[in-house]
Amino acid sequence: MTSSESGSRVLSARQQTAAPGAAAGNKRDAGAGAALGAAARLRVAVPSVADRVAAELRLQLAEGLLLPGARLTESTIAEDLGVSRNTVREAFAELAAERLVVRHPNRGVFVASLEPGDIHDVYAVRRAIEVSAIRGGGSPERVAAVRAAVEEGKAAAAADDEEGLGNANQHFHGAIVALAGSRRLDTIMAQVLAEMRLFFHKATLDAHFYRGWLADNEEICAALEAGDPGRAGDLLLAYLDRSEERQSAVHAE
Amino acid sequence: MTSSESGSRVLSARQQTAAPGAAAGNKRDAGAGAALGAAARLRVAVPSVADRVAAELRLQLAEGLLLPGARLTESTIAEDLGVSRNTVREAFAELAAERLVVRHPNRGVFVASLEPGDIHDVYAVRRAIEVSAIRGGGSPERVAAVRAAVEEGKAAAAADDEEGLGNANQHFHGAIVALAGSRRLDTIMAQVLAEMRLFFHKATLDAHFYRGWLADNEEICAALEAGDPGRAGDLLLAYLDRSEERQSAVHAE
DNA sequence: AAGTTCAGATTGTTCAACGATCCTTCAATC
DNA sequence: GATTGAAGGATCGTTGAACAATCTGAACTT
Repeated sequence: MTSSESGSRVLSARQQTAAPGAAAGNKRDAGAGAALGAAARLRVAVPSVADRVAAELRLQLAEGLLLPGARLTESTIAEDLGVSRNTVREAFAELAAERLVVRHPNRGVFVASLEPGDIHDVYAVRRAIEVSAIRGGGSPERVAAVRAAVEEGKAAAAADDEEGLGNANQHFHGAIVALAGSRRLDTIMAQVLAEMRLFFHKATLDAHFYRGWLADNEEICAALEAGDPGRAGDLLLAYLDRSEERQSAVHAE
Repeated sequence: MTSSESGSRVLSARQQTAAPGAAAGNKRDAGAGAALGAAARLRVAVPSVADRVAAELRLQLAEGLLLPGARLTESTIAEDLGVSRNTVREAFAELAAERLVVRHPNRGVFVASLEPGDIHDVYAVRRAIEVSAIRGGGSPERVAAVRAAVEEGKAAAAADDEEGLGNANQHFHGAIVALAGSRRLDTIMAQVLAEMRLFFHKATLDAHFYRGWLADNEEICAALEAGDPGRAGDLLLAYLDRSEERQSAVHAE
């Protein structure tokens, strides 16, 4: 079946950016070492097929359609998505670099599954990055982004939207890292959050714990707004310690 | 190109940099559908061809044979190394995930080159990770590893070995991050160090600056051994600030 | 000299194939 | 009956070739 019409047309739209008049007169990069702007690269960023495959798999991983330990067969995914095996393979390389899947030579790729030390490991990264970012303070608009995430969480709580609560919490911590204004820290944090989303997807925590998050976030944000990043950092550190303990307990059962 | 002789034996058994992940004693995979043997992970893994290609390129990048901005043509490398284009492509994906090369759609891959904000960005990551790790103290044997790196630097200084000095300094900072005992932090640090090695390879700093490093490292290590990680963290932070300033100045010219 | 067209080169993607490796099944042996 | 060992099948790793899409550079026109 050469996928005349495959049931799941996941890769549908070919997003062709026409880029009308915006083609700026870029200069020649004149050999090696020229700072050919990545800015220009960001404008015409057309995601390759492999990138779209990776994005699709990432989505399925985040939504819990693919559980940890599940096997991903190259040929199956290639057929399902209507792309070639080589392309799927490239997407796998991308996901493996993000630790979302692991490759077993000659056996295949599997959705990453949590090992005993991983919880502490992930929290070690979060402690390092988040606390460092929050202690540096941040511009008013970035603090405002943190505030926005807090309010998003409150709204989700009022609406009893459990998924919205989880998202809001991730936005909150993402906004904290964004305080530092570092692209690299942002991507590291995004990867860690993706890992956590994968691992703890169905680790349904009770509502009581969610309320705890909300109060913590509010207090941290308040300290930040009050111009006391040191205190905000201490609060955040305490929160992360508690959160790790909680997750360890939930996962140890 | 730099390869004068184009023998297909280029892929020799070089140093393999893969982190095998020595986590043992895992119990059962909670809720996973497929049985995922941990024993398979402990098996001696022969690096794939793509991994060897990536390792070879990484080596050439670290040694400065490939300068930032240089273009890497798929077909050329495939021929030089005696592998197929697809394999080279997979190696590129690996290196791109490590930020050592950048892909320009339909134009090719280029050795990553430093942009204005990148220096601050890299140092933001280092500040977060290194300071967090050193503030947590560390087991005696890990502190001993830091000490060993300090002594390695002294020995290189005594021998006027400039390259050895640089290596020792990287070992020193790597050992500091290793204090935290986190696999993820270690790999992040390794990537950052690889980036710096790439960017600042020919930024030959004068001997005076090297001496400054040595004194700093000694002082930081001493504070650590004296059981005062807080002070060690402050010293390290000050050092990183100075180092960033220095690198910015060198690169701004 | 400036703008347009066109051919060449390189990438992106697909396809088909082969050997290598692993898992499973099943028979043979002790 | 349990362990060993040999097919059998499935999947991966890698290759080589092919084609379309895109970019580059130079010739050509105005």
